[in-house]
Amino acid sequence: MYRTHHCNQLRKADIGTTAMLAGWVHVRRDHGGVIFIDLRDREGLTQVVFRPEENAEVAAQAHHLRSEDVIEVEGRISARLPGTENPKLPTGDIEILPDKLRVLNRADVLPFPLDAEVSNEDLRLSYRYFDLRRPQMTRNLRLRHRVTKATRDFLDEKGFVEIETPILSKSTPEGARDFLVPSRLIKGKFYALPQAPQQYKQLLMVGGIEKYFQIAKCFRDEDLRADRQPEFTQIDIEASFVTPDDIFLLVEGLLAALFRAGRGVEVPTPFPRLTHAQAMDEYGSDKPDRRFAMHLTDLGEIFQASAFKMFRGALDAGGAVKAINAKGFASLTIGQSDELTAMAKHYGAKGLAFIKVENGEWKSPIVKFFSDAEKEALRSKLLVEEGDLILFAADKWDVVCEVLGRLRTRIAEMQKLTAGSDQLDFLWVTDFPLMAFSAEENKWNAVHHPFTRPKAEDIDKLEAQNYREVRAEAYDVVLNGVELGGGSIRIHEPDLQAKIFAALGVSEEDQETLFGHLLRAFRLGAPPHGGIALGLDRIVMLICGEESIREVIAFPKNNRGIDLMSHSPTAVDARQLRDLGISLTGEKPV
RNA sequence: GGAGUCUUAGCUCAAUUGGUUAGAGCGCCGCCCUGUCACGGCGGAGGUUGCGGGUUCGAGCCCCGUAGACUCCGCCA
Repeated sequence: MYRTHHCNQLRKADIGTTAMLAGWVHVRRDHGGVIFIDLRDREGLTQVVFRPEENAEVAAQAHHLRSEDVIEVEGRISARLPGTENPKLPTGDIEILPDKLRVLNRADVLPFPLDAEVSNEDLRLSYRYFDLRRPQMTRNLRLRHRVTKATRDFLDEKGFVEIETPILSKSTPEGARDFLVPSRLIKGKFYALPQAPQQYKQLLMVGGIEKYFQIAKCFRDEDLRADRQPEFTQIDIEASFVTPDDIFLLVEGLLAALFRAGRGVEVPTPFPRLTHAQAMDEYGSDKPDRRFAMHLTDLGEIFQASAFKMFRGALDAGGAVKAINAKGFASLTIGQSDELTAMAKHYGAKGLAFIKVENGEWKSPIVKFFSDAEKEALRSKLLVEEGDLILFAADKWDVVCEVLGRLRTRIAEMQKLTAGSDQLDFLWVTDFPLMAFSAEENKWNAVHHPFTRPKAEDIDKLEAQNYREVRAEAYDVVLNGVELGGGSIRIHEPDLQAKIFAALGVSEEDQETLFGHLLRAFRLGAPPHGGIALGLDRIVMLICGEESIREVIAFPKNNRGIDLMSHSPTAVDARQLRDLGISLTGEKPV
């Protein structure tokens, strides 16, 4: 036995009893005579006092303790001397006076301090096992556990069954780049790690499971971001005989339960809904952050017959003129202005027209082209006031929305509009387009995935090959401008599925080799079904108030997919490659 | 693949316009210290300023290249 109590347990009532504690030396205060140690375990701190007159031998031993040594102490729980109680600690009324001290493990000089902010993430990841001792990391991981458990409890309660699906699965060309795993038994062939358990969960529906979920590890071999790791965890859900409303209700309840468990807040439900078209039109984003307004305002009516060629021309060509009003941002710096202009051009605008409202004056190179009526219309429509910055875009509708949407979020960052906010703005974005044309590949691709069901009222447009107009029974759930997850109602009819594959340019031969099992399953009594996948890492990140999912993953990889602690990936033994029938081309590993 | 920011002691940072021997706090080592809780006091060690080149009488600072980290774009059905 190492301990009888943890380090956040002993109180006044325990005075006079004996206890054993074990943990890490958090801080030592060695007065030459008396020595104080704050002993830490995951629950808290308890002060340990070594006094030479009580036990000279143990006190002598204690002089050699250093930060982060792991020790075990046994002794009497004593009241602190009157006036030396520490009200900052729950255990601040007592201390332990050990008559036994056992050093379980000594710590070398620490690579970095645990009680201070360390900005060198590289270093933290190299010593991740050490970094995890920081209270914030411990809190994040324990909170992640609460959220995961709440997921299981909630879905279990709703009758969902957790089922594991294969990690060694099959590569499909659609979607993200696969991680491949060579097969030894069948040389020259490869498994793929799942990008998502998509096909398996649909096949479970054909298998009559009706309500499935999984805390599923997913793998995508794409470039990393603050909120993207090559392996990540999804709360994967699928159900039979459901409509989108059934999924919305379930997920709203689930997310409310998770935020209750993780953050102790009540999330109002149901969540507001926006169609994809509305979201793009009003916010220029399919995952709008609505904690600030700055709506994209359509100015088509105002400039229909304008003398200003840039606006008039865009409208005559069937495009749009829109603007956002960045309230109080007329005072932006030259640098910020340059950045916004560069951004606008990067997303396809020819330039960035603006009006600064300063000292009652509209400062702008374009305002001289506006009639008085146009100015008045602008003022009332955009609620223009002193100090505002109005930014315009005139182009094709989708370019205008994209440009202003990007500017909108960047300006909000510059103005720190959401800094320190604890607001939780959940919403559904529905009616995504089913397909998007890829100019690069000169073909239509699935926006969500190829199993997504077109909306019934758009089937005729599908038949007419008017793909641009076809909307999907697909939906995303968004929180504060972050996509938490997305899903859809699936296709369960083999002929419709074949039609979609054809539209996506999947040959009949490929349909058979890649998806034959699914198409056959759809001929053996497949129930209508649909589901969703939620990014667990992102949910936990937002609950924790972190800005990177690396802060809520025990052993994450860095920007280049390297585990700095274990140094994976690594080269492998020539013999391992031979067993797999693999030979490397000339490129030397770094 | 591209863009931006950054890289000075173990950690967090400083170093005026390009100018003496690159500093501070924390940590580390030694000595002292019996009621602290960021304990305190005295002393000490610790630097190829990421690396390579260039400009200059002189470079941590300017220029070029390169490596790495992070953020973003592309990519992520």
